[in-house]
Formats: sequence, C-alpha cells, structure tokens
Amino acid sequence: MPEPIRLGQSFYDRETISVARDLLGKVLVRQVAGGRRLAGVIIEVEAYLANDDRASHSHRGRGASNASMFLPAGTFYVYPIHAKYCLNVVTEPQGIGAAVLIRALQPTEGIAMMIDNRGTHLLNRLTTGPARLCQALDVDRSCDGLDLTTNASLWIESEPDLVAARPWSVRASSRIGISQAVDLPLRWFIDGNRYVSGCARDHSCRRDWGFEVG
DNA sequence: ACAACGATACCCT
DNA sequence: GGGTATCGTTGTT
Repeated sequence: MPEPIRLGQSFYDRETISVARDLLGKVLVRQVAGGRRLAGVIIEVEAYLANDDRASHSHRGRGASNASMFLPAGTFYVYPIHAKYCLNVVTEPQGIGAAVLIRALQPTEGIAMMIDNRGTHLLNRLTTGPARLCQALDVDRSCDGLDLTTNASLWIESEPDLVAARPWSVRASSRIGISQAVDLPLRWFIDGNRYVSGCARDHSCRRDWGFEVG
C-alpha cells in the first residue's frame, strides 16, 4: 500500500479551477503537540480567481490583510470573518492573487480532539463549513502565510490508492455566501457526501442540487 | 475615532 | 427559513 504523498508546489501552481477540483479527495492534515494528527478528506471547495472575479479578496488589490494571497502557490491564506476564520490555499504563480477555499472535510483522524475543539459531538457539525473546519483543526490567523509544501504542522496529502480508485463523482454549483459574481459555477463538492456544508440545512448535498461534472 | 460590513454559524420557530 | 452574535478589517470623519 503506497505511502501518502505531501502535495508540492507543482500541484498548486496551476490553473485555480483545476487545483480546486483536484483537491477533492485529498487529505488536509494538522499535526499538533505530541505528534497527534487531525485529518480529514476534502469534500467541498470554492475557487476565488484573480482579475475579473468580484467576489475574490484579491479583486481590490493587495493589502495588509490579504497579502498572503499574493505569495507563491502552496501558501495558506487564512482570513477572519464574522469573528471566525476560513482557510484557503494559494494557487497560480506568485503575485496573481488566486486561491481555493476549503469548505468541508470528512473527518478521518483525531476526531476526539476535533470534538473537543468544536464543543460539539455531532459529526455533521464538526467540519461541515469553512469556519467549522478551522475551529476543529485549531487553525486561526497565526496559520496565515504558512507554506503548505514544507510546514511541519499543516499540509495536504494525496493517498495514491484513493485517488486512483476515485470512488466519487463531482457536482458544481454557484458559490455560497457572496454578494458579487453570485452566478459563477466555482463551487465543487463530492456528490452525495454527508459532510457537504449545509447538508442537513438546505439539502445542498442532494443529487438534484448543482450539476454533475464527473 | 468611529461606523459598516462580511467567502459564518448558531439558535429559534 | 429567518434573526443575530461577534470582531478584524477597511473606509470615512
């Protein structure tokens, strides 16, 4: 059985839409004190592009709060919103200002610690949403700007057997919670997975929501 | 200084 | 399905 492989710069330094879709099924890993691992399979992502994407934090240019979005591909961009945090992975060459928002995980390792971090034992409220998964993995603004390709406590792995088998299909939809560019189909999620965000609330994991993209 | 806003989540009905 | 807590960031006086 092949060992998991940490994703490197060449994975992230590609067209943002390709990176976003390829991140589905990869494993986000957080290693905390004592070498304990918190991990989950990426179930839902959104792309935030450069240039014409009016919903992207890069749209109004580089500033103090979004500076890491303009660093090299593979950098973590963590930003605060509504007194919570969301995490992104920077894509494309340095200076472009594009990233992928990770919106949901299927928890696989360290679930007891995630329950403790979240203050709930309900599995479908542990990592089903961008701010929830940050809290579960103990990710906050101090993680902003970290290099995922080398950092010792935060990275993304590919499990070769899982990726080769690819036992899922992907659906797309418009992005959630934005007020600009609301119709662009830049959200992707694993079809039917119970950890898609809002699954219990608005049934957005159902097969009649979004559209099939393979 | 201060006010408004947000790529959210929670609690209530 | 709707109201709102909460706070860092930004834009405005």
